[in-house]
Formats: sequence, structure tokens, C-alpha cells
Amino acid sequence: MRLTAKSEYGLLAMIDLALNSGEQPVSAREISERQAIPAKFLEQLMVQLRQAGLVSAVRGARGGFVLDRAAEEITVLNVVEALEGPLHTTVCDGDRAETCGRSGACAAASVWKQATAALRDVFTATTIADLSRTQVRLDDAAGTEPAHEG
Amino acid sequence: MRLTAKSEYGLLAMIDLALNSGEQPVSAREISERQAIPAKFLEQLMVQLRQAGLVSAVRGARGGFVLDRAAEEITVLNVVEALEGPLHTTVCDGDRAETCGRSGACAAASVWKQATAALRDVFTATTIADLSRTQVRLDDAAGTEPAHEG
DNA sequence: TGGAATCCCTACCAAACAAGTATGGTTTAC
DNA sequence: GTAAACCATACTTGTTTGGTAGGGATTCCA
Repeated sequence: MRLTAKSEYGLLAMIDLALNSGEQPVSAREISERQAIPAKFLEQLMVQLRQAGLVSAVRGARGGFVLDRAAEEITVLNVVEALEGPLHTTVCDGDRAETCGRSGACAAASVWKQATAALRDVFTATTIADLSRTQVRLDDAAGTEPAHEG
Repeated sequence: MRLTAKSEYGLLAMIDLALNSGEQPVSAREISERQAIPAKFLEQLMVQLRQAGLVSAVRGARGGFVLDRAAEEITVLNVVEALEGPLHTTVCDGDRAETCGRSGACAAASVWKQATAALRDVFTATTIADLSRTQVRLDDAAGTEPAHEG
């Protein structure tokens, strides 16, 4: 239940990959420059995305990353959980659940559960493909420097 | 977009007040003992709840707190925002919104907006009265030490 | 009148976390 | 064999979390 810059950067990176990786992989440096993400920080995120099975890495010169499945098959939830860990309630959880005495039988807990479920719904309903299309549309409308080149 | 122990404690305190304050106000110490919340920490939260206009304080001996309006009229969002501040997006916000270049025209931002809206919906749909009824039902079903006495 | 209970206020603190930075190793194309 | 890239680990700096400490100010009650 905690969203940080990691999730934002992660989404931007995944959108960038969806839009720019064709035959060739896209290097972390390219993404970092295009999306204005600190290079070394992005490197760490790419490792997590790889470990989560969302991207594949190509090592060595001319290496980089490619999406490991179709952008339609990667949800925002996949990216967020890869970077922030499983989306759980944060509150009324773990230790507290026992120390408060009413293990599970707590009215407050139901609200947190609903909140988590609502977030999960939103994050599951949107894919990287959706966001890529949205981004292209926004870039074209603005006529500014696009995040995609080809 | 960040939920901490404050919100949990705050909800428990509000439910406790709804269930236990009749003619007499309920002291922070009573709440702290019944709900297993550190006493001095709860005191701070009660100040915030008072400043947000959710509870009224009665000072001096035999003093305490009472809800400032009907439990039906106090939403979870009221309590959460009183304790955590306004419910905004955390990510793609503030500085970042400018530095990333695409001021507003960012596909990722739309997801965070939807997420915040979804949370707001959940928190607005539930009142302290709802939670109090739920808590009574849970306590009765469990047959354990209840959080209400009258 | 004087405790004692209670809210009120400010300050302080340790641990965890966020968001990077630094350094170097390993793999691969050219 | 060198440069480009990923990979791994450790460190840093500032903020937040979840409290604690210590003393006020107010009010009931004996």
C-alpha cells in the first residue's frame, strides 16, 4: 500500500521498452536519458524487473533489455509488485494483527482490505500496451519531444 | 497514498468513541487500554482529530473526548486525511511533474490518478457508524472481550 | 483549597526507508 | 583488446515512522 518513485520509474521504463525495442534491445542508458531517470538507480530497477520475469537482459556491448512477453500481457500490477513487493495492507498486519487481541475480527481491517482490493483492480485493469498507446497519443497531441522514435 | 499506523489507531479510536461515549466523554487512557494503542502516541492523534473537527475534547478531571458529529456523518476518509494529510498521488507529483518534461502529458500519471480515486471512493463509502456496527457484530460472534460496554 | 485526573504542547529519539551514488566486476560486440 | 553494456554490493544522506519524555493548563471532587 505504498507507492514510491520506483513504481513511477518502472512504468516509464516499461512503456519506453514497449515503444522503442524492436529487433534490438534498449540499453538502460537510453531509457535513463529519454525518461530522465538516474542511470544507476534505473539499473537496479531493471534487475528487479528481470527477476520478476517482465524483461529479458542481453549482456555485453549493444546489449540492453526487451519485454519478456507482449505488452498486452503485462499489467501495471506486475510492474508495481515487482518493484515494491506484494501489494498488501501495511496496516493492521503482521505483529499488530495479534497484539490488538481481535485477530481478524476487526472492523478496521475490512476497510484496508477493500482499499487494497480497489488498488489491485485499478492496477490489473491497465496494461503496458494501454499506457504505450496513451503515451503516443499524448506525445502527438503535444507535438513535443516524443518518448518514441520509430 | 501512504497508509500508516496512525490511520489504523485513528479508526480504532473513533470506533471506540462511537461505541462507548454516551453522556460522559471517554478519556484517551481508556481508549488506549481498550484498543492497545500507546497512550502518549494516541494523545497526539486525538489532537489531530480534534483539529480536524472530528472530535471535541473535554478538559480536566473526568474529561475526555466525544464525537463532534454523528458517526453516520464521519467517513473513513475524514479520519485518514485528518491523520495522514490530503490523499494525493505521492508519485509523479510535485518536482517530478516538471523535471520529467512531459508536464501532465504522462501516461503513467493517469494510473496514479485512478488509483487515488479508487482509494477515495472506498474511504468515502464507509462511515464510523458502519464500522461500529461491524465491530459489534464481530464481537458478538466471537464472544470475546468486547470493545464496547454499554 | 488542594490533589488528582485529564487534556495540551514541545521536544527528543532510534530505527527504518527512500532515493540515490560509488566502485568495481563480468560479459560480449566489434 | 577495448569499449559498451549488464551485474552485484556497499555506502550515503535526508526524511518518515512510531514512538517516549517532561512538563504545562484545566477542571472535577473531596
